[in-house]
Amino acid sequence: MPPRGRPRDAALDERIAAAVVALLAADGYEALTMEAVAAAANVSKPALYRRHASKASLVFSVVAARGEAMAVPDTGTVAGDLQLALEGFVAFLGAVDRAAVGDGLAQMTSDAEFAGRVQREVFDPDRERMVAVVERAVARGEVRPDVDARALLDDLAGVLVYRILLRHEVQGPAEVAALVDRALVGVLADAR
Amino acid sequence: MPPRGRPRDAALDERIAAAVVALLAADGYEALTMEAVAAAANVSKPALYRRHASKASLVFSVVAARGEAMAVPDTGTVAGDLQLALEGFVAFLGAVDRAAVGDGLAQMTSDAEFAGRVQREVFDPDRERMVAVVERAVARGEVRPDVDARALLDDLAGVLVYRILLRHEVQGPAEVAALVDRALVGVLADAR
DNA sequence: GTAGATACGGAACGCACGTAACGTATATGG
DNA sequence: CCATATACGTTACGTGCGTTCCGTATCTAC
Repeated sequence: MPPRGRPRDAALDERIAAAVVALLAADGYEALTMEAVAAAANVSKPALYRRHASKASLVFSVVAARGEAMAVPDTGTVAGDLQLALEGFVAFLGAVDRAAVGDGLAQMTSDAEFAGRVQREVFDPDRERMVAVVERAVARGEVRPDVDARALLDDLAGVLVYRILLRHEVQGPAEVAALVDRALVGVLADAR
Repeated sequence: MPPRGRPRDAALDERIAAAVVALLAADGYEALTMEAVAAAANVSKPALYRRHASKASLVFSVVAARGEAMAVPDTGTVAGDLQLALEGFVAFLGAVDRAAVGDGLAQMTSDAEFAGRVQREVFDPDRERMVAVVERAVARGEVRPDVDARALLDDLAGVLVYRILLRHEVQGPAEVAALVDRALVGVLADAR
């Protein structure tokens, strides 16, 4: 049963996405107003809000759709893989528009539905990729088989979000390495 | 050299704080508008903004000033102390107004100065109290003396913020215990 | 082909944060 | 006493998010 009524115009979605990307690149999140998006996309505001419930949701949808998947590292050791992946995460958090991310955090905190979308579309897929990395390490006997990979990875991601976004700490390779060390003790097979 | 010009009226600060507390308790952060605060406190908006640069800052200042210091646990073991402290933290994060916290996170993310205030006035003092707890454990030989207590505590706090506020996960005693376990491996003296 | 449902654009609105302009009040320093 | 600096209240404003109303357009179902 196809949906009733007049269907949405897919061309509008494309124009909206293009407008968001262009305006975001030009002047950043602060200067990105919903009216500016509507104007640049030649779209009415109601049409915009029919597709995206909030500014945070609009930007997330567009950016998440264009964002390429994370690179899955394979250095030969869990420590190396985690170091690489987390340095990429740190670089990402450091490069991103803080006003945009701040707005996103606020929305996630107070809007469980939006938070669920972010999880399903970004957090969880990336985490599963890293779960595979950990399981590889288990397979080659480097990591104890009873490891809770998802908990371990959330521990790592969570503290980096906290340190970088909330505490404004710079996390260089050394800090990441120390973090990985703390996380891997008790998980490596040889360390007992 | 006393400050030039007419001094601020301290009575206004008190009335503002009282108004924020009352309105917040009555209808929550969403319903708390700056105009409502000004009206309830019998204060003009400019007077309000002379004291507090933003709504988030206003609420933080008032709440932080009234918030009582955390209870420092002393169960006899680090694991027990951490469990108790973190369960208190979890309860706090679970009980707090999510719209208010979300706004606070956004402000912290994009405003380093505000983030610094929150750190100095809340995060760091509480962390130092827990550092003392860890150092007590070191003193009685329970914890290795080369432990980085602050890093350890930030690891714990960070992941709880991430899980509770951003992932909307319920963290019960079991989850907290598992988290404490992961953090303490490699730190306890007898575990080598 | 007609009815019902939904989309579109245009325009206006409500709301709330944060500022600005103005006159008045209260402090310090000479 | 007078100049200067800051606070206070009133009022009005600018900006931007999100909504609503309305007339028109485009689908499906019967």
